[in-house]
Order: sequence, then structure tokens, then C-alpha cells
Amino acid sequence: MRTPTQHLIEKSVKVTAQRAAVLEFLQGNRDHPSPDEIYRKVHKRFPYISRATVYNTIKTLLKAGLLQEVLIQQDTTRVDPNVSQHHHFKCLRCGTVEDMPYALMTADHVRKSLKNYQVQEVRMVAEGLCRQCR
Amino acid sequence: MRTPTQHLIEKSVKVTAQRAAVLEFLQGNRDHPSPDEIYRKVHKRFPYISRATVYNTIKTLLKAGLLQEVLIQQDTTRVDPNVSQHHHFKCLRCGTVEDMPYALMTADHVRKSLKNYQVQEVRMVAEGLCRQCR
DNA sequence: CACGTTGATTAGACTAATTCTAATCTAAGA
DNA sequence: TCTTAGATTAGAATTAGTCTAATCAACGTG
Ligand SMILES: [Mn+2]
Ligand SMILES: [Mn+2]
Ligand SMILES: [Zn+2]
Ligand SMILES: [Zn+2]
Repeated sequence: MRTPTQHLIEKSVKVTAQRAAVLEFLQGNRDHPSPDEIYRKVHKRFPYISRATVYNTIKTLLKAGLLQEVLIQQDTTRVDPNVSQHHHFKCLRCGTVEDMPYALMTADHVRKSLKNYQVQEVRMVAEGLCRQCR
Repeated sequence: MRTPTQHLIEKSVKVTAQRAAVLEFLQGNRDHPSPDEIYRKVHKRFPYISRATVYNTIKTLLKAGLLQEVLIQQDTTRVDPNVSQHHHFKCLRCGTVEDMPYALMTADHVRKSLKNYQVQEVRMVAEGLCRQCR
């Protein structure tokens, strides 16, 4: 299991304590957190980090392919350390966001129906009640 | 073809010149505009309307079922006078958002694969290049 | 068809998320 | 170790959207 530092080096990203701390938090997280959630959590263990650095680091990690953005709600960005292609399910009661398999709807499937377009990606969000909430 | 005023009366929404102007603009629009785009366009013909009223009117029309929100980009809301269930295609070059048929991926399809969840809705966004841009 | 009530409109203050700025600091290659 | 390009920082600026409280107007009632 590679450490956050090893991931950064692999991607030729300059290693700093802040970046490693953000990446370490993200790698153990399945909650699709917002930048502010990341800031508050990392800030507890590393009180010197600033919000600007969290935003900067998110951009750096996005560019390096270590992170992706998920479009789940309008008011705030949520990020996802699972960079594989997949879809999402959002519980309308408790708000949790879970992963769903990409096979449910692939870009290829859309291509078959949309001949005149060049389809590169497809994202799907299902909404309803999760196992706990229904 | 019903007028904006007739639509408002049907939905028991108090008719005002501002609401009719916003609804008239929206009904002739397939661009999934943002609140600010609505404000700027309506403001040209109706210079007395305020931004607050545009936001208020959007909420009123959403509640009345004459409008829906589409989650397409993070930075701003986009609204859709097409209130039927459907999906969207966003062109990565020119930014236009077009409608896609709901049949491509329905809530029923997801239900079959997610037995433990109670799926209420499903939204899909495909991205790529449109006919003009590819 | 004037009246009165209830709800709509308004400008501008406010909030929250994000970006920018410019001074300071530091990772890492030479 | 030295150097420097790039990273970090606090706080200001920006932007989308909400709130406030004063004014206005739609429309049901008489
Ligand atoms: Mn995910
Ligand atoms: Mn649409
Ligand atoms: Zn739940
Ligand atoms: Zn295009």
C-alpha cells in the first residue's frame, strides 16, 4: 500500500506536508467530502494549514489524476479519491453519497443512441433512500 | 398555445408582470439558462425587474411545477422549462446543453440493479462534442 | 369598481463558497 | 549548502444566492 508521499512523487508533484496530509485524509475517506470538510478535518491534526492551501491542493490533485470532482449538489463541490469511472447514489434523507457501478450506464451505451454526437463521458446520479433510511 | 399568464392562473400563482415576463422568456428558451442570464435578458425588455425577483420567481415556478433545476455545472444553477423527465448532453467545446431522452436510463433500470435501495429519481449527463463542434 | 389584505417587488445588506494577492517560506536539484 | 521555482499563508476580493424591511399591487370582497 503506497503512502500519500509515494503517490505524489509518482505523479511528479512536489511533496509538502500539507499535500500529504490532505491526500492521507482523502485516501481513507468514502464520503465524497467538500473542501470545507477537508479543511476542518485536516486542520485538527495540522493546525497550520490554510483554506487556500486546501483549495490549491485539490486543484493540484485533480490535475495529477489523484482525485475527481463529483457533481452532486449545487452549493458546494464534493471530491472523490476514487478516480475510477463510476456513478453515484445520493440518499435524500441522510445525504450520504455512495458509489454505483459504471456498468449501469456507460459512454458506449449513450454512443449507440446518439450517433451525431461524440460522447466522451457519462455521469449518472440516482436519488432515493439508502438501506439505512428507507 | 397558452400564454404565460394562463399558465400562472392554472397553477394558482398570482399573476404579475415580472412573473409573466420571466415565464415568457423561459418558454421560448432551450438553453437551460442561469438566473443571471434570465435577469439580463428579461431586464432588457423590462428594466424595472430586480435580481431578487428573478430568484423569487424561479422558486415560485419550481414550486408550481413550471420549471425544473438541472445540475450541469458547479458554479451556477441552470433551469429548464422542459419539466418532463429527460437527461442532458453538455458540449465540452461550446458549452451548450441539449436534452436527451429519458429512456436511455430510467429509475426502473437502476431499481433492478440496486435492490437494497429505494430509487426515486435518476439523472444523467453525457459530455463530449455536439454536432457542430466535433 | 373602490377597498383592504395578503403577498410580491425592490435595493441593498448579508452570507457562503471560492479565488486572488502579494509577502513569506521551503522542497529539492545543482 | 545555495538557489530558486513553486508552495503556503492571511486576508481581501469576487460571485452566486439569500435576507430584510419598506413599498407596492393583485385580486377577492362588499
Ligand atoms: Mn464516488
Ligand atoms: Mn433539459
Ligand atoms: Zn440514508
Ligand atoms: Zn458544441
